[in-house]
Amino acid sequence: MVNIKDIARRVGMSPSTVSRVINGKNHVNAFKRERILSVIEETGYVPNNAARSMVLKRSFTVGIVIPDAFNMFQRQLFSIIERYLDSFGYHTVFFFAKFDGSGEKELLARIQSERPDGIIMLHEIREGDFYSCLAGVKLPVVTATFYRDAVPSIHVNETEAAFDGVTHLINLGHRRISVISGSECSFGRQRVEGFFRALEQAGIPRDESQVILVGNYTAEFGMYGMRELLLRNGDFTAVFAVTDELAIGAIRALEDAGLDVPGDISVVGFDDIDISGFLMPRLTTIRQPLGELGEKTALALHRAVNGGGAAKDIVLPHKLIIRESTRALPRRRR
Amino acid sequence: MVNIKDIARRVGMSPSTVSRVINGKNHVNAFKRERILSVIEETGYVPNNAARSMVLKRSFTVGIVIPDAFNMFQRQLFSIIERYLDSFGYHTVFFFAKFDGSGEKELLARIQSERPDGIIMLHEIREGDFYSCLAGVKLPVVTATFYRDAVPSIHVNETEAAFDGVTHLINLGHRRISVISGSECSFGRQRVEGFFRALEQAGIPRDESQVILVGNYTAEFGMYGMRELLLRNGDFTAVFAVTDELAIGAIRALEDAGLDVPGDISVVGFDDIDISGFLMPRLTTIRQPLGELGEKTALALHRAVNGGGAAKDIVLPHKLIIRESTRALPRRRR
DNA sequence: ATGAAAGCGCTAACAT
DNA sequence: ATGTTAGCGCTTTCAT
Repeated sequence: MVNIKDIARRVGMSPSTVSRVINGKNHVNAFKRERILSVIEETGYVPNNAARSMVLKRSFTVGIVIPDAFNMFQRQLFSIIERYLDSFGYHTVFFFAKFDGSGEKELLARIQSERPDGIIMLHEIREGDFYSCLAGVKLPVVTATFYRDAVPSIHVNETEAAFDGVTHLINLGHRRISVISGSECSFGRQRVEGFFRALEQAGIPRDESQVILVGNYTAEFGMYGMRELLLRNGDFTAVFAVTDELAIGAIRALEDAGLDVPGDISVVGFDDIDISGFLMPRLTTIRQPLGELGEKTALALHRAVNGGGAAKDIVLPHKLIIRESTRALPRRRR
Repeated sequence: MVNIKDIARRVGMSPSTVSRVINGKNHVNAFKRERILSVIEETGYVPNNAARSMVLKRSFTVGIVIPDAFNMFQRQLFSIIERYLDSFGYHTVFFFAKFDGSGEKELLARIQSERPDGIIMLHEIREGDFYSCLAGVKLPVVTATFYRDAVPSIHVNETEAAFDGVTHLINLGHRRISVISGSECSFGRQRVEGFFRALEQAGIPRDESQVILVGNYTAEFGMYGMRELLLRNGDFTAVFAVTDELAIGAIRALEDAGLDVPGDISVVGFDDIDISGFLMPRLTTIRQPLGELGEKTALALHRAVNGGGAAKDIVLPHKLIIRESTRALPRRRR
């Protein structure tokens, strides 16, 4: 591949001069600049990022840590983040983290050897070691979709959001409400917390048998969770599935059991993934402000990379989207 | 950050020796090796990839070209590809391509400046320039999910797969069948082609008014497509949606119009994305062999990078998955 | 305004 | 078995 020396030789100037025009520096004869530009064009020269980043000590790359089994919401989110990052001149490289939390050591090594300018965490890693190690090598970190002490975090108030979803159910007359969640991520725990707060506020007694914790947040596990709930024979009239995908699976299990949603059981999800509004029934859910989440995250990282401002916790507004999967409970069933 | 010289100094040896143990070379005293390893461990030294790739002229990175608005099937696929690539020692970096095909020039520049060892195309780019440019810089390319002349391609036979899906409908007694597809990608065109072949084989006359081409392959556009079809008032009894997401939207529009699936209209999708088996109704669809597709793709790239074998076209078997969204047409409606 | 030279962190001959 | 040296492609002083 053609390099900067080749260009220099072809135009009969020094590499420094070529470098200057590539980087848009001043102090170079307009005439020569034109000449260099045209040779670059005709040879198809493209700077070697590895070489450049070595001297600059900047890679213009940001790493995104994301679970290997990322869900649709995360998928949508990172597309948006990528777009903003791109507009700031960064490339994006993925660092997949095992959902079960193993392999953190390797993850850390991979990150360090790649030397991104910053890290966006879309996957929660609990070990404080992870963050302190990153801090130790002066790698700015931003977390999105969850809160982490001492680093900029962009997220909704999960607990309040869940509270709103469950309160909607309560306002509809439901009193016997179940919840299906995963246990792995803190958003799951926080949403369950919000669930309990809503019950409490309504004076509904806490009943641990109404919470089902499953292995992950997919439709498949939503189905398993609901089957389990059905087996327990608890006579709930509504379910809060902590994720839209969980909700999809839960509805499936309900209908398999001959129960209609929302006729017999109301279901509310969380995230408002892009197909939620097209499902049968259309899902009532809590929307996270995807666009804003992505924008703020990319911006926070950009600032952090440029030594900018204080690490701030940014809480974005959620929104309850009422669609067809929830319905007022008839008086006689209350 | 600590570098190889630091390590060398601390153990009182030369950088070469340190380099040798890092790279697992022989010809180094077992005793010294231990010493070096322990210092590496305690300092948390991690090699700098940029520096290493500069001298090795290998980045141990593979680029994945994927549409910025990638669908669920592509999302699932690349997770699998990434896993295999990782096991071969590669990192994965994304190169998002605009769905509308703009910005190819920039894409090419980004790829070249990043200098991956190879490229996997999950997004079809039509311009021959793109491939010849990559070939010009000796960058191995593999395409997955679509065929491209002269490069290894791993994909199903889209036309035959679509043929099978539509034939299933025909075997169920349907004669008036519509198709919803996007026009952008060749898989869309090929699936429509398979649709027509199935009709032809069954002696059903070709009717162009039964094909709807929409802007992309999402549920949203599937809904629009179906509305359009309904407006035309064609009295079809079955629909082939060229993508599961398109099918989701189509079913939505059908039900909104008071039509039941599969009671009134049968629907078959394509891809078998992970939620298809949980939807209401569970989707009849054509499954692409995701795991094999991912494995073969990663392997083909790995081989191509290592100067290996002939560029081959690999066609993988698809499979018709019959679920609930299709049903035999009652005799009286034929 | 331009060029020469040093150096980023690493590996691979080439010596020894 | 180990150290010395050169060099990967680039940017940036420092001269001029």
